[in-house]
Order: sequence, then structure tokens, then C-alpha cells
Amino acid sequence: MNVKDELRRNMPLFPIGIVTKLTELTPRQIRYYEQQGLISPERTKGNQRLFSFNDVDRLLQIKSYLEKGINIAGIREMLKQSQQVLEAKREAETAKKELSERELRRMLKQQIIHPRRGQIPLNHGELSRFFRH
Amino acid sequence: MNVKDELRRNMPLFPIGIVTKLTELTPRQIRYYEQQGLISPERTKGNQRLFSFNDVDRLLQIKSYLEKGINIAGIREMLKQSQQVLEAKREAETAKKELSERELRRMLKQQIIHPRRGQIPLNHGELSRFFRH
DNA sequence: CAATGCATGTAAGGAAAAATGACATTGCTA
DNA sequence: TAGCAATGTCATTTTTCCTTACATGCATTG
Repeated sequence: MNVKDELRRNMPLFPIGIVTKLTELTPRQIRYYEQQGLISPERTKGNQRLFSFNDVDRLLQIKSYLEKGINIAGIREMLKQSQQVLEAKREAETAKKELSERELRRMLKQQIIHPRRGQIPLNHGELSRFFRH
Repeated sequence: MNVKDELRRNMPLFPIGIVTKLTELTPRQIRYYEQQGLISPERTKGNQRLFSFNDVDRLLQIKSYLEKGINIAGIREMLKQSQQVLEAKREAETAKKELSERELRRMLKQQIIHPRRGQIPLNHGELSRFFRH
């Protein structure tokens, strides 16, 4: 998922009334889950909850866990864990990107030092654009 | 766009407060555009407006038209037109699908009547599955 | 220029929706 | 049976939204 999508998915959009319909949870339940640290929706200036897509997904997760008989404490840990998995994935992703960037730079260097026929070498000064200053 | 997505995009989700932030239009403007027939958001039981994604898109359209100096009457017509274009596209789409289905049935028939070597003919009774009862 | 009309601002008064807090209920489980 | 976890319910207060009405700024037109 790209950065833009993540922003969208975290954008506070829905009041609790809509969320109750989307999740079929009662306001009481949703507020309780917040109190128990399972979700932390944003608030408006006037202190009203505003939920994002991710919040709604999380609530649906919570609901399905509850239906499986897991209690709040258990769910809290499950959610923490899946959060960590997500973060790890993100890290792995950026690491991979960095790696391939370094690879790219190495290749460019090679190409400049030993230009092969049929490939256009970079002009003087252009290489610098591929390195951090 | 598939049917499921369309449902999603037409689902009434946002109260006017959120929409003002998403579009940077004032409530006054939004209500006026509704009065002028440019949008028709759903209402809650208690008569409060609820906007869908499509409504928000539409408002952004309206906004950009206004910024180009088009007046409400003009925009009303533009929107009508683009609505018609959409409908035409949908029609074309379903027509195409129907056509290819008929084509498929024709081919299946051909295949049964004149089975070519290397192709497996249908078993007796299977053809009926491809026709409406 | 005065008059008109369009698009928007603003304010009042009322109603819906949401917040919090407190107490009640239900279903387990020790 | 007592106790806890999860949820229901109710009262009260805030916040958000609704409609209606009047005001304003700006462009057009006679």
C-alpha cells in the first residue's frame, strides 16, 4: 500500500453513528473498546469521535475476535501483535527499496567507469545527482 | 467499476461537517447547491444530510466548474450531461456483455453440432446450463 | 446610475446526535 | 454465591446540524 492510500485510510471521517451501522456494534461497545485501549479514534474540536477506515477495520477485527470468544485483554494483545507485524513489513519494504537503490548506484558507477558500447555514458557532473549531498 | 464498488461509492457516510473539510466548501454553499438541484445527499432519520463518496466527488466537480467561472445553471447542465455519459457507458458495457454471452452460446451450439477434433464435446444435458430456463 | 439577480455570509432558534457518568443487567467462573 | 467482564440503559450536557430570514458583494442590464 502506498503512502497516499495510508493517509486516506487514516483520515478521520466517520462519526460514531455511521460506524455503528458499518460494524453493527453499539456506541456503548465502541466507547468501551476505546476505554480499554483497543482503538483511539480522533476527535473533532468539540470532542466528538471521528473514525477512519482503519478504525472501522479494527472494530470489525475486534468484533470477530469477540465472536470467537476471545476477551478484551486477549484482543488487546492480538492487535498489538498485528500492529507489530505491519510495522515490520513496512520496515522490510523500505529496507528492500534502499538496498535496490544502492544497487542502482553501484551499477551506475560501474557504467561510468567502464562504459560499454551502445550505452550512453552520463555527462560530467550528472553522477552527483544519484548520491546524497 | 463493479457493482460492489458502486454500492460503496453511493453509501451515505459523511455528515456535512466532514464534507466541508474534504471539499473546502462552506455548509451554506453545499446546501445551496442542493437547493439548486446539483446534488441530493441522503438524510438520516432526523433529517441530517449524509453524503456519499460520489456526492463528495460531485461537489469537487462543482467547485472546479465554479472556479472556471461557470454559473449554477451551467453546472447543472454539465452534471446532467456527464450523468448521461455515465449511463450510456454502463448501457454499452452491459450490451457488450450480453453480446459476448450470446456469442458464447452460439459457439457452444456450433461446437456440439459440429465438434472439431481435439475439442471435447459437452456431455448430454450440459448445454442446458447455458440457457435461461 | 439604479435596479435586479446570483452566490454567499451571517444569525436566531430549534432539533438531532454525541459525550460523559452512573447505575443496572447478564453470563461466567472461582 | 460473590465477583468480574462486557454491555444495556438513562439523565444531562455539548456539539453539530437544520431551516428560515435577512444582509452583502458583485456583475449585468435597462
